[in-house]
Amino acid sequence: MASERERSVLARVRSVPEGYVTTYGAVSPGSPRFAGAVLAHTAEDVPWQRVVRADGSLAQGARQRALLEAEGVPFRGSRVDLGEALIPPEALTSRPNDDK
DNA sequence: GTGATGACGGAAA
DNA sequence: CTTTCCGCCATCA
Repeated sequence: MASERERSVLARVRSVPEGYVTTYGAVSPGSPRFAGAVLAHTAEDVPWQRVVRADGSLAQGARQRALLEAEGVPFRGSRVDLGEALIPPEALTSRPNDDK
């Protein structure tokens, strides 16, 4: 029984198409740490590997990197090229705060 | 009820 | 460019 906030995070992560990534701040506005906490205990139908940090660095290191490269995510050194792979919150099914 | 922790973010040095 | 520190909000002990 996921909380409303938890569902919101998972919903956005699933809305990220293959070959693209999103940031923790984008899936959990105001509480980026919560996003990680959710993914940490939720690894079923959620492509957690497509969720990276705001600067493009990976949270799970080599493991996550392998999955992203396999999906065709462009890398810039040891970080993801957000300029090409980052999805704007507007492209997600639900936006962090579309009220404003 | 209080206190500590975290798959983070952003600013400062 | 890298490293360090503080702050954020939700969850856990």
